[in-house]
Amino acid sequence: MASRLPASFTRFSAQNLAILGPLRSGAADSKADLAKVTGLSPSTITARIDELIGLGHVVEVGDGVSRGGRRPRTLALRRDAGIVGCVDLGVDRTSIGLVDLSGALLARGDLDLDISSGPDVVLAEVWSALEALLASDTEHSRRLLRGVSVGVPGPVSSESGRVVAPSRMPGWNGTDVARILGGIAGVPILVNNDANLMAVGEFASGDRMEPNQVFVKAGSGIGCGIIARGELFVGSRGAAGDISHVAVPDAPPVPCSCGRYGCLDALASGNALVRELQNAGLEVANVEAMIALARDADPVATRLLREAGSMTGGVLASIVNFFNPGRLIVGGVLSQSEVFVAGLRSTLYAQCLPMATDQLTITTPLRPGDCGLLGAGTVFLDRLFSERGL
Amino acid sequence: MASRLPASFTRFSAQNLAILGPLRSGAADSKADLAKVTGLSPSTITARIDELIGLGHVVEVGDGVSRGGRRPRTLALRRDAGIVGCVDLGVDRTSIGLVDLSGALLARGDLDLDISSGPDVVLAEVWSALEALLASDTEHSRRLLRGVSVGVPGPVSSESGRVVAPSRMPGWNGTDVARILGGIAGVPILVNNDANLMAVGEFASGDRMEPNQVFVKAGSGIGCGIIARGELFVGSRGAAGDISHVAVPDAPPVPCSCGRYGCLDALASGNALVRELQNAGLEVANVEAMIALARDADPVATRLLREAGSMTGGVLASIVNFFNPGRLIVGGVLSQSEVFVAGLRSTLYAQCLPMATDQLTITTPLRPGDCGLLGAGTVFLDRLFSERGL
DNA sequence: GCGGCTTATTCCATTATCAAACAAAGTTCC
DNA sequence: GGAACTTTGTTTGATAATGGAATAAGCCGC
Repeated sequence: MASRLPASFTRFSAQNLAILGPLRSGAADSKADLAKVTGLSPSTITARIDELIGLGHVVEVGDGVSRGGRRPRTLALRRDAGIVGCVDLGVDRTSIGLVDLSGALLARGDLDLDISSGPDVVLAEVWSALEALLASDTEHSRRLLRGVSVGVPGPVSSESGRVVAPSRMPGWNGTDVARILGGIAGVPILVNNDANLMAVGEFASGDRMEPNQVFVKAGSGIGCGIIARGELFVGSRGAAGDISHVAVPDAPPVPCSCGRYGCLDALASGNALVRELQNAGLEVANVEAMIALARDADPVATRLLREAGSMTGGVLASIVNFFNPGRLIVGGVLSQSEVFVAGLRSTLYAQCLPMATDQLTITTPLRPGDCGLLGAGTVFLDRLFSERGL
Repeated sequence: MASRLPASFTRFSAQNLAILGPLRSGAADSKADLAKVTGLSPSTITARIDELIGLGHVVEVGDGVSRGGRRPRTLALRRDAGIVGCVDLGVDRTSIGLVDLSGALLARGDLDLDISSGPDVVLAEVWSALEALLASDTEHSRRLLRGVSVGVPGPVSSESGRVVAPSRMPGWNGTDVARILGGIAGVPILVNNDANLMAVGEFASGDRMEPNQVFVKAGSGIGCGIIARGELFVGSRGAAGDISHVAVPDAPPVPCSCGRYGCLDALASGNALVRELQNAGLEVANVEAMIALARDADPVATRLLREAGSMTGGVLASIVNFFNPGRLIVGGVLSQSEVFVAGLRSTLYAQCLPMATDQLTITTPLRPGDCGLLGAGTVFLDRLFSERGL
C-alpha cells in the first residue's frame, strides 16, 4: 500500500515551481490549463509533468469534465507526500494541527498550556502533543513530517527569528523557538507572530483576489497581520502589525504596561476588558465568559465591548486611510461578540475617507478557530515550494 | 555626430531585463559583474550584451579599475537614447524637469501656475513649458521624448488613472490627466500622486538598502508615499498614504473640509497654519513666509510649527508601529522648518514602541526640491524597463 | 619577465523549448 | 449512427538558449 515517497524536496527549479504554483493554488489542474496559465507550450508541460510525476510530487487523480472536447486528466500535488505540524501558541491555550501538502487541515487539537511556564516546558509539551496527534492515525503517521510551523503571541524578529520583547510571554524574551523545538523534533521549524499567520491563513482560504488585506486579531491582546500585494508583510524588523501600543484617539488616560497612557492594548484588549469588569464587581474568569455575559444582555459587559470595538475601529480607521486595504478581517475571540464588531464597524466608517472605504469589505474569518493553524501551514508550504526551499 | 537611436523600446524580454535591471540600478557595470549578479554564464552574458549593444540600448563606456587582474570594460545604459519629461504639479507652483534614461535630472524649471485654473489651461501651459525646456538645449532636443510622468497633489485611482476627489484641486475631480496631456503631447503619460512620487524619488536616489520606507510630504497639505519591499505601494484603490484626514490624538476639534473634526490636514497642514497665523493678526502670504517668521524667532509661528510637527509625529507614530518602516523621510515645505521636524521627531519617539524605532532612521530628503521630479522620472523608467513596457 | 589573478570570448555539447503534426476522447447536431 | 468540430494530450524534429571548458587578453606583484 505504502507508495514510495520522494526522498526529499531538496529544492525545486524555477520552471518546476512555475508549474507547482498553479497546481498548488488551484489556478490550474490539467496540462492544458497549465499551458495557458504558465504560457509554456503543451509539449513542455508534458515533459515537466512527467518529471514531477517521476519524482513523486504530482499525481494524476482522474478525469475532469469535458468542455466540448476530450476531457482533461486532472493533476494534483501528492498531498500525502508529507505532513506539516502547525502550532498556534496562545497565552493560556495552544492549538496544534496537521496539514497535508495542499494545506488542508487533517487533524487538530487544543492544549491548556500556560505560556508563562516558559519555553522549555511549553515546547516540550507541544512536541509530545504533536507526536500523539501524528500517532493517532496511521494515515498521518505514515507520512513524512516535513517540519513544524509555529505562531507566537508576540513580536518575532525577522533577522534572528527570536521572540523580542513579548508583553504577554513572560520568560520568553530572546527565545529562539526554532532552535529549541528543532532540537527536540529534529525537523525544520518556522516561527512567526500569530496575527501574521492568521492573516495568511485567512488570505489563503478566503478571498485571494484581493491582494491587500489587514487581519486584526482582537483577543486577550490586540495585533494585526498585513497582506500586501498577496504576500505577508512584516516590515523592516518583523514588527509590522503591532498596534498594541498605538494611541487611541480621545481615550481616557489608562496606564499601559509599556509605560504610557491610552494605548489600544490597555483600553480595548480582552485582558483590559476582563480586568475592568472585575473592577466593576462582576465575576468573569476570561474573555469568553465576558462575551457570554454580553450575549445575556449584561449592560456593563455590552457597553465595554461596544466601546472596545469603537476604539479599535478608531485606530483601524487611521490604518485603513494609510494602507488602503481591500479587505479587513476582524478575528480573535472578541470578534465573536457582535456588539464589538458593530462598534468597530461604525467608528471605522465614521472616521474613514469614503475613498478608502467604498470598496472595503469588513468581515469576520471564514474559519475563526482554524485560521491561525491554516496560516502556519500555508507559510510553511509557501517556503517549502519556494526557490529558497527548506 | 548623431548616432542612430533605437527605433523604439517596444518591450524587453525577461532575460534582457535581468541584465538591464542591474545595469540600471548600478548593481553591476561589467560582464563579469553581471554574470555574478544574474547567475548566468559568462558566455550568455556576452551574447545578451552584444544583442543589447546592437539594439542601441547599452554602450561600453571605458575601462574600470583592476582588482588584481584584467580590468573590466564598464557597461552602461545609453542614457541619451531618450529623454523623459517630469512634472510635479503643485497648488500654486509647478516644477518641470527632464531626465535621461538613467534617471538623472538634466534640466528643471518652475512655473507659477494656479492649479484652480483647471486641467486644460494648466496642462497646456505645462506642455509648452516642457517644450521650451526641451528646445533650450540641442543635447536635449536631439533626444527622443519617451513620455511624460506627472505628479498631482491629490489621489489618483489605480484603476482608471483619474484624479479622484482632490481637495486641493478644484475643477479636477475625475480628470484623466493622461488622456488630456497625451492628446496634446502625443507621447505616453503616467500620472501618480505627488507624495508617492517623492517617496520613489527619495528611495531611488537615497538608501536603496532599506526596502520599507515612508515619505511624508508636509506642505500646504499633508500626504505620504509608501515604499514596501522596494516598490511603491498604492493600496487597493490607489489611495494608500492619504493621511490628510486621519484623526490627531488629543487634538482640538477644528472643523475640516471633509466634514469631520480634528483631521491632520485641518490642524497641521501648511494651509491650516497660515490661516491660523492670519487669524492671529500676522500678515503671512504663504508657508514659506511663515517658516521665515519662525526662523526670526516669532513666538506664534514657532509655537504653531512645533505643534504641527508634534501632531504629525503623533499620527506617524501609529503608522510606524503598524508598518515598521526602516526609514522615514520628512519632506515638503514644512520640513525646511527645524522646529517642525524637531516637534515631529520628539512626539514620534515618545509614542512609538522601542522595537519600532530602534532601527528607524528619520531624515529630510537628500534633494528636497527635486525628489518629486526624480520620482516621476524613476516611475516612468521603471515602467519603460518592465515586462509590461509602455 | 614570469606566475597569478580577473576579465572576456570562442567553441562545442547539452538542454529546454516550441511549432506542427498527430492521436485520443468527447460533444454537437443532423 | 456518423460527420464535423472541440478540447486535450503526445510525438517528433528543428531551433535557440544556455553552460562548461578551453583560450585569450590584460593587469598586478615580485
